[in-house]
Amino acid sequence: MKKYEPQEIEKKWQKYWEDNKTFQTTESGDKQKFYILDMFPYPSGSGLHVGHPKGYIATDVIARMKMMQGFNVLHPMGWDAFGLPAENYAIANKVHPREGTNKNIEIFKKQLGMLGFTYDWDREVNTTDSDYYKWTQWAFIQMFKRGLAYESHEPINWCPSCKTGLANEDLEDGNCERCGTQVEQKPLRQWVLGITKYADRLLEGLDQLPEWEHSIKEMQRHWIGRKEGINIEYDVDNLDEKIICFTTRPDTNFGATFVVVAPESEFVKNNFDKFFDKDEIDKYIEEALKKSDIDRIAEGGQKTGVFTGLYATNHLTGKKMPIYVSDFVLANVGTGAVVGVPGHDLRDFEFAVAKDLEIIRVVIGKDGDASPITKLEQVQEETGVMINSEFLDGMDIHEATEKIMDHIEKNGWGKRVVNYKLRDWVFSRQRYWGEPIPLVKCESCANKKYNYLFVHGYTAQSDSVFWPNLKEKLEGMGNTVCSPDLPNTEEPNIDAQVKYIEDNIDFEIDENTIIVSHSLGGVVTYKLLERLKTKVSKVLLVDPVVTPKFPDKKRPVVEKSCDWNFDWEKIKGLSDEFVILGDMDFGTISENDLRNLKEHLDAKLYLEKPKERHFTGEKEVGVQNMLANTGWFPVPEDQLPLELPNVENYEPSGTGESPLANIDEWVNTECPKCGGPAKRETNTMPQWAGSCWYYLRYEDPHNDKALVDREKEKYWSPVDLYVGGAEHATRHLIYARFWHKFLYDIGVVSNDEPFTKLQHVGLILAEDGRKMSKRWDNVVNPDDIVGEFGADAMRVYEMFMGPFDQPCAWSTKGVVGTKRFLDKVWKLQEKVIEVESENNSLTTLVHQTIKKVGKDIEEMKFNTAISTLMEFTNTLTKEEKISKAGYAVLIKLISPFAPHIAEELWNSLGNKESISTIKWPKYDPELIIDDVITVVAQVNGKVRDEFQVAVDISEEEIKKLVLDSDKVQKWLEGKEPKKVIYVKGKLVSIVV
RNA sequence: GCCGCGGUGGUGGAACUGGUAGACACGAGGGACUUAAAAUCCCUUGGCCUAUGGUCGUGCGGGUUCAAGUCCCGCCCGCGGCACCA
Repeated sequence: MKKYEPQEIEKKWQKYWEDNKTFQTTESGDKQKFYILDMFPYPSGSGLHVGHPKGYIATDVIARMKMMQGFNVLHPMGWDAFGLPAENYAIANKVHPREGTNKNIEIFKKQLGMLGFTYDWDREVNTTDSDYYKWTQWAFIQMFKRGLAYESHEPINWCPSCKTGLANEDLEDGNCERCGTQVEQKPLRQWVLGITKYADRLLEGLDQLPEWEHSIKEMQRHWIGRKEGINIEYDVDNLDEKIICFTTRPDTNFGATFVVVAPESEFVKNNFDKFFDKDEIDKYIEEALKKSDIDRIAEGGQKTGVFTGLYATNHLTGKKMPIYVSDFVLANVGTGAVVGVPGHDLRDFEFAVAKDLEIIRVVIGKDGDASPITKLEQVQEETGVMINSEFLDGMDIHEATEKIMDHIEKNGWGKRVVNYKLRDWVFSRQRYWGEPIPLVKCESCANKKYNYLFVHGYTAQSDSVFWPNLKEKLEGMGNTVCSPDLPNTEEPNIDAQVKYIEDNIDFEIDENTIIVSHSLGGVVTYKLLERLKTKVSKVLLVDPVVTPKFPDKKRPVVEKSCDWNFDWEKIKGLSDEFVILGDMDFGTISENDLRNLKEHLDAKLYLEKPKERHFTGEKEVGVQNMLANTGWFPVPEDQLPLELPNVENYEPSGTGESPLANIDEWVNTECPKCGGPAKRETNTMPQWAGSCWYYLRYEDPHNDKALVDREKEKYWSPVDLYVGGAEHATRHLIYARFWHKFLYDIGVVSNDEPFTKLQHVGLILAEDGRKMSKRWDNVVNPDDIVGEFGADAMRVYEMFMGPFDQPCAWSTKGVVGTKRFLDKVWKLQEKVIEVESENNSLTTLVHQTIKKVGKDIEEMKFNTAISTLMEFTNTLTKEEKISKAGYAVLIKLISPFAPHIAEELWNSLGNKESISTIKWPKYDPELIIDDVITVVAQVNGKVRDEFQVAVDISEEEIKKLVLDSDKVQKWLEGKEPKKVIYVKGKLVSIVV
């Protein structure tokens, strides 16, 4: 027998798999699919350490088992390669970030290759390839078109060292997550993604994910931070403006004694001249704004603030509540103003003590005093005055809260609202190495005013349900809006309605006109256009009627409203831009009608889920967004990808402009709308952009017509198992779910959630218990481990070291142990003889092992799967001779963990095919039952004897056996047993 | 402060829906082979005691049960997340 030389056989089999394309994946109808995904790495300059591959090994083990079980497995790998380190390296060394990135990818790929993974490298993706980011840009444009990507000038987190704006998710304790520098609040022009519009769906979706880890779902719930409460409006003495305070505890409002506003709040800005001591307040605000959030928190409970001289009135008690400015109130939380209830809130209490304000505890709840108990309760009792809360007395908190909210709303003092901790996603970075944001700004288009003609639908009236909010908005921006009240809405006559419009419109319909029509107004619009001579600028058809065939079979009179013959060719010529916005539930207008109309008019069709069915809500965001005229236009889709240009200097400017702003010939371009001069957006996307949808690209990596082919997407999605670090719980995993839901809404993907099962991998720590890091000089390089013990030993060790999801310290000694195990397995080949069946006891063990190993891998309990294999191996080692069949089972079961040695041993047994193509062994449920079992005898709960008995022994027999035993008799001490309990196949418990 | 997870030998860790606590492995000790070492193989390995037996023992204190690492109540400690969030 040859010696086990892992380095030799591992290279051999890796080459075999590559040459034979063993792991190439294709869509195949006859097998069930299984999509197993790793979080793709950022290819850093320092290469892999021994901790990185743990998750990849786990997915590879499962992938290999699933392949053998007959699944069509997709197990891909790629590179999340945009980001700061490559850019910083580029700045320091004056090379293109592309060069460093490619070099790092090469190193990573080589290191991963050493470990024998089943990746199909034909499906490799790289977020920095323009073929890839073309679709990142495309998805962004779809969001932009639906108003989900918008421009903002709000103050955001700014890292002075990285010189870029950051999202809330990019902070760690108020510091830049990348470099640790304390962030500042800085007003900056930026692009923001409206993730908060998806907050509720992101929250509710978690309930549909039973196979996600509890802890990660909890983290996401907290991050989204949904809070139901009420905005209470208080009158302020000598002021026209009301002050609005958000609270989740209006039930304590009888105890409200003051109001506090944030220094940077709108209220302060608007009413500063009415304040009492302006100098002092001005000084306080200046000081407060200088402090970072960290400074504020560091001061802890030390409350400071200044009185504005103004008073608000508590509706419930008539009490005059002084209004203060204090930095413990944050402008971007709630309404930026807080009503102080010092009897029931610790912060309010501290403020009241600091400013010597009145403290009242109210009577609610079962004990008449159920509000939060604080450390300062004692003090409160001493200083506080108890009052009752009238109609709330005796109710529990929940009931009282509902009652008081009803009361406040009924009196018009406020409105229920939902607030989220989640903020919209700050999506622009003032850096070079990222996807260019594919937008163009045209100043002359931005300044253009239009004449809007609104054409409402069946039974509607222009001044009732027909988007009054939109009319106001457009007029506010300097446009003209004409919204004629069409006659005979109950029994409409389209021709008469067209005539009515022509007679009553107060402007000429020409190239400055935008027609917006809803429902049956669409039909009126087609007829109106048929009669026109000049083109209009744009026609927006919102869930328009096309034929009188309604999926809900309502509106019979509509059929008689016109002849339903349209000259589509003519109509099409009367505007260069037709846009259809459809309700994707197709409750009123059928999908067929909408798609036909799109064809007739060569229109753009957008499908959405509106707030109310058929877009009948007062504020239809989708409609509003389609009409917003900001002068920003997306780069036309046929011009994508918008490639990242080369620059001389990658250095961020620090002014809020990216290095791209210096390339005049790139920045200056043509307006896609009017053809005039325009400028490109120069910000780039954050590193997290590319990872929001990469798992879809693996399904169809080379498609240049679509982000992903619909059929391939339907075949592979959703991801069955997703494995990666828990640090992505509130960033990548929220972002990706958000993008996925959006892509679902626009019909790109077929499921609402991307990942069916999510499992986080526990970190591998260094031998000293700290994180592996260059800084501590405790990094273990996989190349060394593979060189000394082989990839198989390392794979087995990482799966054996402990529960998969738990952090665990590395131990090179432990690898010695798994190498010994593989040596034993290797040596067993000497004992193999050509017989078909085992002796009885071994057969049972074989089947038990098959069952246990398969189940454990399925449940990701790799450590116990391996210990089971070790026990099996140890038993075989003690045998004189072992059967070929039994040994084959061992090799098959080991092959997911140690694929190289398995291939080699499989091959030396005389097999020609790769073991990965062989069927996973099946166990026989009849054969896993032992003939002989051990039954334990307990006296008063203590084990006193044990018996080897036949498995089918009857209860009477075993009880007799136990009671007759000398040892048991000794412990009974002659007493009569009170009770004898038999647990089948386990024990007999005697109570004396 | 709030939320979540965890605490078992010298170490990493096993233990199904309550049923023999410590599987498997590392380390340690002893032995075999060897001139010697490495490698390999065998034995021992939770504590204590009067040792073929007994007794204690799964962070601490109570409880439920014939029986608790596992369930309940009250604490302590560690890790992770969130945090002047109204």
